[in-house]
Amino acid sequence: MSNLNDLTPPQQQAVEHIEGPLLVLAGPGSGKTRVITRRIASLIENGVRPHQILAITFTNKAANEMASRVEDLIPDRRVWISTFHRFCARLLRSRADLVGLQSNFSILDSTDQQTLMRQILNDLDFDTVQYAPGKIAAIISRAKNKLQSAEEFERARGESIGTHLDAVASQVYRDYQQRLRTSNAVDFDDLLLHVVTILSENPELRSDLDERFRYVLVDEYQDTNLAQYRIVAALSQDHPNLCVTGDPDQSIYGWRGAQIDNILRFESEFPQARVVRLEENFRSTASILRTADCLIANNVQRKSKSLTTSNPDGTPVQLLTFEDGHQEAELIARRIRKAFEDDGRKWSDFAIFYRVNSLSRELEHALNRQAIPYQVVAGLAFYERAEVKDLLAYLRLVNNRDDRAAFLRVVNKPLRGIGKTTQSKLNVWANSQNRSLWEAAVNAKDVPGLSKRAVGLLTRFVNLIESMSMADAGSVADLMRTIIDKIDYTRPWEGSPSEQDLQRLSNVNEFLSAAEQYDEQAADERSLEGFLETVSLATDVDRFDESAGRVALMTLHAAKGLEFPAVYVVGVEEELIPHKRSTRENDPKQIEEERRLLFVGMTRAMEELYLTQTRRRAIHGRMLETIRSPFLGEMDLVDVDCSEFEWAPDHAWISQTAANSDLGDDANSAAPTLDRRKPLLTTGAALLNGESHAAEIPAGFSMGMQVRHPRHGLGTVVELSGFSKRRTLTVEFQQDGRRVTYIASKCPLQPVGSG
DNA sequence: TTCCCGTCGTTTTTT
DNA sequence: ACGACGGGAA
Repeated sequence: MSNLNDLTPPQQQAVEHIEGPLLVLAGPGSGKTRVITRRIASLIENGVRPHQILAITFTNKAANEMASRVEDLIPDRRVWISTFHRFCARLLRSRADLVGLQSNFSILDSTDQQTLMRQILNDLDFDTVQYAPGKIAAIISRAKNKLQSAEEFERARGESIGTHLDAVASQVYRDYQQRLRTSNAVDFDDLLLHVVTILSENPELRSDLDERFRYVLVDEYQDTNLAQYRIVAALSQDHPNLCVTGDPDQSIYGWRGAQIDNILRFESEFPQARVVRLEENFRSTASILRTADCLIANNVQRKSKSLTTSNPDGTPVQLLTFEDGHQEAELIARRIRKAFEDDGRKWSDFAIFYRVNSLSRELEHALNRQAIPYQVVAGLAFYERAEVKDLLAYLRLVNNRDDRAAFLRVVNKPLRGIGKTTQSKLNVWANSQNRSLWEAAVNAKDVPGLSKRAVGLLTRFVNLIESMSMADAGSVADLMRTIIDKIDYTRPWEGSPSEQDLQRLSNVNEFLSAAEQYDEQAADERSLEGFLETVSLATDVDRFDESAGRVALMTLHAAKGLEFPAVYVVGVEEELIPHKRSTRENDPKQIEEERRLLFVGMTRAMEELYLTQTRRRAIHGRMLETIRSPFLGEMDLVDVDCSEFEWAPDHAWISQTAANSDLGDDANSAAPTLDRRKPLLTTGAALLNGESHAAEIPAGFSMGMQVRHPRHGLGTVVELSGFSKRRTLTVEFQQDGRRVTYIASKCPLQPVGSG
């Protein structure tokens, strides 16, 4: 029996609980993950078989972390730890037949989804401007989250007033599901929805699974939607050993169908449930915790709890006021640089959170000017890049011929004369026959109106895909190389000096190395299907690298679950926090979610927390006076007015190096702004590093990253070690496969692209 | 088939 | 300010 002395009494209670439902209400920083992993270990020590345990999280990142911590505690036990979607995907693959799918179904990403919506809207002769595919998709997604089928949605709509948009969505919903079915494809919502259907329509299967997963744990339970609730409940009927953990105060996905009620109602749902409250915070200083607690106390819809900590008071939470967004970004960057130089802070100690992604740009510019390395969580997703999507579409088509989105993406790429006219004829035939586009292509000679030439071209395409799938022998990377080869995909860009083409080649290479990585990791279980699943369920947040040694920039939503010594929450202004959209309908629920969002952001901070606001801010290009956020009045904050700051180079708290950078270019300029001219970047940072290409230095390097050397050309980072000045990296060059090791701060290597 | 230009709509997005 | 989409010209 393991020692529980390092846990607080409530933590021990949660860890030692074995049979029956358990609700763990865990405040921020209360050691929740620790409790969950220790409890899993404790279950196993008490004789529960590992495969009877199912732990569900929302993000891959959380799942991976939990898995590795469980592995540390009790090595080599196979506990199923997975995200909701991945769990459902697995389950669905094994019983796809029950909902009319084949086990090799494709998972559509949101881009594919919208493209499909657009096509349907066009086919139904709806204006895609007035009825934006994204909006229709959102309505349908909301319906699915409420477990409404197309028919049920239609019926529910008939009973209420319903907008025009709803009426269109209802029509589209039907066709959309129809096309998904003929494509042998599902969207993210369907993964959950189909599993709910399977569980409710097949009682024996349900009870088998209930029996098999005798101990179910769900993390971040406050973010579950109706479908997820149903799945969890279905697995916990005969063996209600259901443990859910979460914090109603951190529910920030209501707009996506999450039902905060699921956690609020848990006790009435399971009257025999034991409730454990983890209210002691081990993360933040007392000042930070007190301030956040004051804010959240203004919410009505919550389980009140008292957050405590024995951490020192620390510095008070400050409210920094700036003249505008430009000054805000610039001064935050300088403050971070100063803390790095004077207080021994690491870059990775800092995080900057904002409500909307558009605020990141100004911050990025400022960090660049200060030569501060940073990473933006989100931005253009790797898997959204055109080259990656193209190759992915070929892989998907090889895996599932009926995949409509994949077919359309590659049928004429590279150009092979199968244009719009041919495609639309295939489409008409496929829709009328309820067959897939692939089947239409295979039966091209039966499709009315196709020219002899078109039939020939389609046959060639069909043969091409068939020949690709012959090459599918396990290794995904090998298959991908075959595909690239067969279509001469990279030919047009090879040897081209243009930046864009280099970028394209590097995207292809990065994707290839992702496939190689998968091959290696999945070892003998590797399969095309497995790779595609991994890819389509991957997200940007998963790519956040805590060890990258950079300042982190992300939205407040993405910040959940993370912690940083020093945090800036920018743009705490009316219309931003709370966001305009949430105040419009005057719905207190929506305002409360905004308050929770700010609460989540604030409680990420361990030692220092700064909220910032501006007097004027440019929104969509227009400079507007800001209005004070009502949330600011709910907290005790130390006011610091930074708006008088002048850009004089000798200002007291500008660091020497940063000041130099101003002298370089801007000392004489009349306008009190630092512009984005290239020379400034080079000059300022050059002084910092005594080199002429300083703009290249700030960007950190990461494993697998594509870099370019002025003489050796393109290469891949294959090894990293050491920190800051002693950071070294090894690069394998493409042209000759040679490996060279460099000191990160003194090499002429330039990262290719933004990933 | 492709490319260029004008119009429009701009939250958050675990999967 | 900026990007995405759709229509029209080449």
